Amino acid sequence: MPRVIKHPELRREELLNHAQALFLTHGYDKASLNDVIAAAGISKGAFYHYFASKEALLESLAERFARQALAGVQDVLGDPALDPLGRLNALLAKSRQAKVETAAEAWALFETMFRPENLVLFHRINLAASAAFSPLLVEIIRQGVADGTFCTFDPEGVADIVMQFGMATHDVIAKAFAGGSDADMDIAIETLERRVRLYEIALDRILGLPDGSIRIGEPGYVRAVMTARRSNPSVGADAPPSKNREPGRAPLRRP
Amino acid sequence: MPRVIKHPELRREELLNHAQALFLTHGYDKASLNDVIAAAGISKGAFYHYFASKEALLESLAERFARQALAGVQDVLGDPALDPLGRLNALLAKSRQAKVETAAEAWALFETMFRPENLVLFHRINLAASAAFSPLLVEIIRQGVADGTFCTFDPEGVADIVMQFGMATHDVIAKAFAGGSDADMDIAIETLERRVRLYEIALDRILGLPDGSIRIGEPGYVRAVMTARRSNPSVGADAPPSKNREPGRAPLRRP
DNA sequence: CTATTATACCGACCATCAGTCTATTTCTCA
DNA sequence: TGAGAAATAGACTGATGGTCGGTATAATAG
Repeated sequence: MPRVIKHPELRREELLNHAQALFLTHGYDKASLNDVIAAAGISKGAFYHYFASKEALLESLAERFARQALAGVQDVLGDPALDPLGRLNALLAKSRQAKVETAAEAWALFETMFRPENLVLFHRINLAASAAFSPLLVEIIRQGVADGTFCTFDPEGVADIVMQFGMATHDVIAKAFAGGSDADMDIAIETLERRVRLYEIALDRILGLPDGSIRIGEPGYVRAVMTARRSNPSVGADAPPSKNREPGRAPLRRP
Repeated sequence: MPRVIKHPELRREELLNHAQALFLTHGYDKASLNDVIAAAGISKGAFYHYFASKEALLESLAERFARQALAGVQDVLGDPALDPLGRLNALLAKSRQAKVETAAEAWALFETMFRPENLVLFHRINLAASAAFSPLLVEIIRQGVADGTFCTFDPEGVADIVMQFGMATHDVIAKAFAGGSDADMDIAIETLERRVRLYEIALDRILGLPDGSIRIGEPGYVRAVMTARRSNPSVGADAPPSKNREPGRAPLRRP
């Protein structure tokens, strides 16, 4: 095959992009290394020149996700006009927004990320995101406690709960997706909206605020995003990446 | 090899036991099917006579976990002498206790379950446990809301939060274990105790109860369990299950 | 401009893994 | 006793993640 040499950073970025697409659409386990290198148009040797393992590729991907998410949020912390509650709300809104928009295709993200086979991928991304966001959250909560806005004895713990709430949407949606029908989808959206409202009030109370102080996202936000994407069937209709035989299918044997 | 025929239920149970041990000590992914059947002393054919796939084995294992956990908790719901708060506390205490005692070796559970490679296993067990416990939780919370003890608009959501809190210990411990030293261990225990206190108060507030109403476990419980096990080094010193070469180690090639 | 070295890349090869298949032994019960 | 069903064995398969010796290109030195 023709040997194409590219700038290492570009190659690396390309690899990450193709890996991201494949991992999202088919899951970390099901997308094989061969699929990734085929998509990127390089050899095995080249891949292992850039990443020590498939696992390392996943790790780098998660880090990049976290980095991107963090980048879109930095300004919030620096704004001196905001009080702790304002900062917290701004951070939550941004993070919620970023969660949907980080992937180019919001619908693809929803349809593929929240499937059992993406547990590992999702967990890694959230771990990285958590590591990136937690310090910000803790700082904000600390400020709030200091000036009397919030009331809790464990800012780190509360920050973790906030991250948990963010991650929990995964299981809520995954459970609903298990059904598959449009009706199930509707229920999933309804449940998610309701759950977000609950998380808001739960956070209010955990932080000792009056109900309604925390605002993660406006009502109807999830539905708006998902129904908008729903009508665009451009994603998810692609071919399977590898010749994986389905479990249960027998390969032909010698005659 | 000698052909030993056992009662199917016994065989199945044995398979589950060996699989449980291997999955716990080495992780679902790293423990291969060959390891499992070697430990159980049967052939591939025999294994696939009992389980459709490795995945199905994991599923059965998770179901057994959930069944066992549920069994130790059934009496709580039937006790008419308890009010909703009493029931909730009893359920939480039982579940916390069960979480430690289900596995024969508590220390092994802690040391091995809370490692990255056990994410899948852990998630499956918790999914099954959640499916089993959630209805009970929802029912208790509903009762509490009905008689005015609790105050929330989304019993299912609160039940999910309770389960989340239970699962969250995983990441708390896993993060601390990443360090590895005894000092890290101490910090992990401290953090976990603190986190449990936070969860108690968080639940109080989410349910509209005065602080201190919810009691998941007595202070010092985690430390007591873990330090007791600490002095018994009988676990975890076993040989690797397969001849997995470490990543990075080169196998000898043709000369 | 040539020699040398570092870097990017190739692709055949390997061990291992989950899963399949055929064959054989044992159990069941008519 | 004999036939069919259940249980077990183990060789085999395609795919997978990973390794290795080698090659082509870029960068640098002489």
